[in-house]
Amino acid sequence: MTTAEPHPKDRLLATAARLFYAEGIHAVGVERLVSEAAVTRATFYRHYPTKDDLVAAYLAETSRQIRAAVDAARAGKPPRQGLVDAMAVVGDATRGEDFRGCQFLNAAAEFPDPGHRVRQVIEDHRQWFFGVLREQAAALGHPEPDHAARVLVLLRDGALHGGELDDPGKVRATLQRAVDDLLPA
Amino acid sequence: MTTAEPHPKDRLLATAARLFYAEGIHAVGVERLVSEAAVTRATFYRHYPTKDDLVAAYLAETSRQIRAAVDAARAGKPPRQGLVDAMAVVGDATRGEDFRGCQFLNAAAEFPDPGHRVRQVIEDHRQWFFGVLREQAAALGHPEPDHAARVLVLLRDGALHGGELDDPGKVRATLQRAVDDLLPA
DNA sequence: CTTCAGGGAGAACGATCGGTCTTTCTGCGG
DNA sequence: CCGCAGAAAGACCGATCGTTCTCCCTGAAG
Repeated sequence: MTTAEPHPKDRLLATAARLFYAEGIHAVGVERLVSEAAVTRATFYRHYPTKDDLVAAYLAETSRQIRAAVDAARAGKPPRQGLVDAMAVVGDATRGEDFRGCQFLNAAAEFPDPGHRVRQVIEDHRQWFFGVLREQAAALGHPEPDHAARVLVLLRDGALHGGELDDPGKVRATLQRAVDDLLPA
Repeated sequence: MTTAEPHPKDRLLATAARLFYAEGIHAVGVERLVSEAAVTRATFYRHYPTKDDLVAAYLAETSRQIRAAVDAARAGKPPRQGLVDAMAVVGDATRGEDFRGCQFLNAAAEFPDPGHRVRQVIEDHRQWFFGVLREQAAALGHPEPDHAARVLVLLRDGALHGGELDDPGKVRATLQRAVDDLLPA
């Protein structure tokens, strides 16, 4: 399947996102990437010096999209609704046909070294999301925004994995209710 | 490092558990396994027809140990304390020096096919744990034991991943408090 | 004493890994 | 029209993948 992206670099990134997420990062070789992206090996290594660079780019792009979705979900809303809707973005992610858990948690499982570049992208994304939750919790007057944000992160991580391994519909409902119960009316 | 286990099969299993968990399953080759277990390739394949069989055995053994720990933690206790202590087993798991998240979630990230034998071991373990939580919740008179158990599973999954990627101490405290708040006094 | 299973040692299999290379072609700015 | 960057095509590198094989040795059962 040749992705519709015009530029080879974008085709590579789109193909990498699809294959890495669907099959795992170590499980997808360079040959698969270049053949499905309709790109040659030379072109691959011209844009991404190593495979790990492509992995980092894949996660960075994923983070960018999620930040946009979450920011759009909470923009211009009262704090409580903004937080609920931001968490709903997480729940909605489990709806997709090809949902296979959290890209960042899956990647972390394959990159054990905490100092690896890929892990830093993961760390960045998690800190950003935690910051969003704490900010929303503080804005709605939660007495302990830090604690609330940490619980919400636990629920997020759990929902994204349970959404793959358990019944996604139930996980979504459970997440929504847990978030609602956690916040003061 | 040659494991102390006497029988080759046990040495292989112990070595596999250590390496698979620490470095990821696809990242550890048969050569590493046999050399660190001080076993030959022939012996490897005599006991485990394929590498996937060893992976399944590793997760099955891990499940066995966790079941023993959780059952011990809740045995002969009043329902609420039993549930809290069962969940504390999860939190305590994050204490280890070499803690690297949940063996089952990590493995699921590397085995995308839901029909794979490895995924069935994972599914079994998750269903068992959910059953334990629901049973405890029902015993302590929770009005909706199913919902409570599902929330607890979310917290479990989140804690096991946050315990690796975030501050383990804070994750532990957050988990403990979230569990306490979830249950009726 | 004989038998034979189980383990040790290591060569070898085809396939694939991540990565480098040369050559040819195409399209666009000067 | 020229020049040149970027992409296509594909051979090629050493290393490692999971797996199979032969050969020899030991130790316990009959």
